[in-house]
Amino acid sequence: MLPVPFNTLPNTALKPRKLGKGEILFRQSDPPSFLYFLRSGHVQLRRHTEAGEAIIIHNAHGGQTFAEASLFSSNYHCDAIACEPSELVAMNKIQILKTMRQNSLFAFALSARFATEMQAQRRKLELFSIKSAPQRIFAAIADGMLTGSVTSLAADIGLTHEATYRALAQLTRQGKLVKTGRGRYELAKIESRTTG
Amino acid sequence: MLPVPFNTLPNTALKPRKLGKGEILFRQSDPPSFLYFLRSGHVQLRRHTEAGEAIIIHNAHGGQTFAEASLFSSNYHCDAIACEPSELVAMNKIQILKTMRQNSLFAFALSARFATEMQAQRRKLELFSIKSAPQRIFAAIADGMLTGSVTSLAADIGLTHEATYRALAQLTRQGKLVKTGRGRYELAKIESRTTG
DNA sequence: CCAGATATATGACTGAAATCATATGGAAGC
DNA sequence: GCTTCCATATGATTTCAGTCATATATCTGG
Repeated sequence: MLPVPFNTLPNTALKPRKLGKGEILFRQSDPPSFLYFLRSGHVQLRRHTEAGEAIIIHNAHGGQTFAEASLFSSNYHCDAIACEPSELVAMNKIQILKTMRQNSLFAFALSARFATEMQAQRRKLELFSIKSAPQRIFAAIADGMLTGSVTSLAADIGLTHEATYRALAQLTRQGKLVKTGRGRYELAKIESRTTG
Repeated sequence: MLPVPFNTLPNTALKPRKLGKGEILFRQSDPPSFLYFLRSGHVQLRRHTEAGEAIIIHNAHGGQTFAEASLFSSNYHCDAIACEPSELVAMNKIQILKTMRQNSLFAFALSARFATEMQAQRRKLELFSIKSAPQRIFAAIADGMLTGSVTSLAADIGLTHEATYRALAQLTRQGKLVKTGRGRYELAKIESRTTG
């Protein structure tokens, strides 16, 4: 199912797509007709410098939407390439704009979605600006980001899994985290101070 | 002047505020009545763990808006504290919501603002996920982020100014950038390959 | 049940950015 | 014009995350 409020769009506005590894979803020069929900896989948004160097704008993963700004723009600002086999839903821009005009609740919910996303991204950006691995991991766990595996957390917060495991061990020794199981850590409720 | 579309709000929706260093703008427990435009200064949004550790959610600087998500929420999710003397404009949440309902152009422009902001943040997040200083700086310059001083760029992209100057020198030696003046660098138009 | 794959965990070593230090060029204020 | 302050720039040292290696635990599929 699509995330709110896209789940209320008529089926005529939606078009499923499948991409193989390396396939191009759209190019910078294409007129932007769709925004996308990525069911599964990995799509990369890229720009290129005049000298031909690729600049990665965004990495979209399963469950995420992307190219939202194309709603309000007459150009895509980047190319979109599937880095893995990917399943998507293309959502028609014109029909979304029409729905926004006709259905103020939809427009409202879309704004809410954008605002919430902005907030989450600001938090994540602040997380990435923490240089120290232990501090970054502590903040990530405080943000409730350790839901799956430690490995996936590590990838999510821009650290190697080795650095992550080490920092988790250190934070546990320091009493800032408690290890509740293999690969499971929680915030310590009461700050304890131990060297280590 | 306020950024689009807040500049179209009636004056009754706006309330200027000044905060001294360390003053609290709002607390997590406060009902969210305003979103804010920060004219100048530095406001930090923070949460606290049960053990009392502060988690920085966002650093707002001059020219930015923050607490947008409060429009759609019944709670602030963090405390807001001025880290420097700051001038703000508090924008009334109720009146903004009312304007959104009554003026679809305003609602549309607000969505557009949010979507653009999301896009910019995703780009910046991708920038921060580049570990190598030279590569990060190259991407930042390709994104047109070197408008002011090198020092402010360095702070903006999460590197020390020393690392930034060194990387700029290296990229220039490699022919990927051209130095157009003291503290001024641009992308080289044609990729040249030199060791260094 | 067994084999292979993946996640967890940690040790050793390396490399790159942070830190600390120093020097110079410009801009701003007196 | 002179002083002060900040940005630019680079050298020396340290620190810490990355990389490479190894071992074990758990999960998955045949």
